Amino acid sequence: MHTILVIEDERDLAGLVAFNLEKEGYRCVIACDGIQGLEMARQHNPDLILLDLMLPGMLGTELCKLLKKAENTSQIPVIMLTAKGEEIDKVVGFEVGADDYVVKPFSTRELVLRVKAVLRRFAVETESETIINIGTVTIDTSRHVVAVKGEEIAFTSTEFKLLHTLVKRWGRVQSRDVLLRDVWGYNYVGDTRTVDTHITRLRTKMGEAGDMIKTVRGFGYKLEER
Amino acid sequence: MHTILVIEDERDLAGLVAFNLEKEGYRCVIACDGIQGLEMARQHNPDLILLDLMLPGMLGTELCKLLKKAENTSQIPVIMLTAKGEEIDKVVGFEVGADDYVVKPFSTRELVLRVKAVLRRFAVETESETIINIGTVTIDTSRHVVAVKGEEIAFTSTEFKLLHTLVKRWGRVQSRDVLLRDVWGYNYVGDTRTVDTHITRLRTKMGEAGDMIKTVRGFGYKLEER
DNA sequence: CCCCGTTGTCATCATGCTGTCACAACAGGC
DNA sequence: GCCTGTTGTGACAGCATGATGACAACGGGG
Repeated sequence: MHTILVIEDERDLAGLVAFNLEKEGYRCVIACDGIQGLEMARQHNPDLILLDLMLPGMLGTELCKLLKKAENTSQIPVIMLTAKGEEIDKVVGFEVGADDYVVKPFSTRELVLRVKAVLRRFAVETESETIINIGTVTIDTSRHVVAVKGEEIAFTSTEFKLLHTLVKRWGRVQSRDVLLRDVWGYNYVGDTRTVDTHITRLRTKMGEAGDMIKTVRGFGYKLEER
Repeated sequence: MHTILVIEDERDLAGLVAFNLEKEGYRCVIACDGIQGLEMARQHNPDLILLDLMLPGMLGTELCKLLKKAENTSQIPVIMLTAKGEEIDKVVGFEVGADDYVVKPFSTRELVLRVKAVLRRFAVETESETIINIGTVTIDTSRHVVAVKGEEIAFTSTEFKLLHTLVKRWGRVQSRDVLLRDVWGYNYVGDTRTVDTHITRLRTKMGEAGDMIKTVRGFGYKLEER
């Protein structure tokens, strides 16, 4: 049973949404403004958040950024409810960090399908634990911490995302294009060689465990257990 | 080799898109209006369709619905090209049925990445197998690893692609021309004898399993189970 | 407003992959 | 057995690719 937090100031709409989601077997919690939303996100630890872009008191985008920044809420997927014409690009992009969006007015059918899709996507990504162990390397996505041989290592956010992507798919080769897309985002325009530099930084910081990152010439990189 | 149908009335844009996709190794077919597009989709059976939302004569959305309804085109993924502000929600939603969209103006990088992502998504659904076993030889494309009798062997990128092509079509003779096209790319200009050299390298590295690669005098090479 | 950590880009260097060639080996037809 | 066209193979030079360090732009925090 998944819990969904609905942050939406129009009570009628919030109620309608909750009603339909509950009909599909989800548990729903409703918050009517940003502050309350943030609090409930922390308290209830929902599996997904439906967030209205226009909220009294706090912009939905700001709230989303906050959620994605805070340690204990950052891994919760967020679906934005936007009115037509609002800057959708930014919302789903890296700037705000929402995982999907639905444009108002939406059919309940569409909303439910989106919710299912996002939950499925996240189930795959977070399958197994939030702590992954490959050889001497341990990565804890929820605490945002990496350790090699028990020794904690400080990574920057880009480095962490890159390493996380490699760890999630360890053994499998990831091309530079794939890494750019999954770490830097779809809209990233720039040199694919940027990946090289960051791989170097990872290797350096990881010390002797650095050679677990293998270069596959002509294809990309992969992480291998030793 | 994937074939992509580009349905776009602005010939300049269509040409540019095709140019960039072909640079990435895709084959492109261009249609300049809806009717032609529908016909070419049926004829060429492309692996993916890039469809402009605004077309003279027939709306892109209508065309997309038609494609998704017809039996022999319904399984072809469609990426919509939309101008900002057009109703993206409907397009990718369930009403129209497109599989993804790109907002104009787009960078070629983004387009190519979207195309790759969609094709990969569809490929996963259709083939699934990344590990192939022929006799004592195992090839794992996702991990980019080849093993003979359980022993891992390091192959260079060209060698790997060549072996993969042979393994994929084991038992069937592949002419040098076909191998050149599928491994080196269809626009490769050079000596067909290059293939010979690489076959030799494969045989050497594979050890006693090397004689699974048979020379078919006057035709080409094939891989045989022993 | 300044400082410092982060990040993308670039130039340079090292590496080893790759295509070509020359010649040897070979198969098959006569 | 000889001849011819085809294939095998080792050597090698050129070059594509990746590693790396320097650096400037940027941005957040104090």
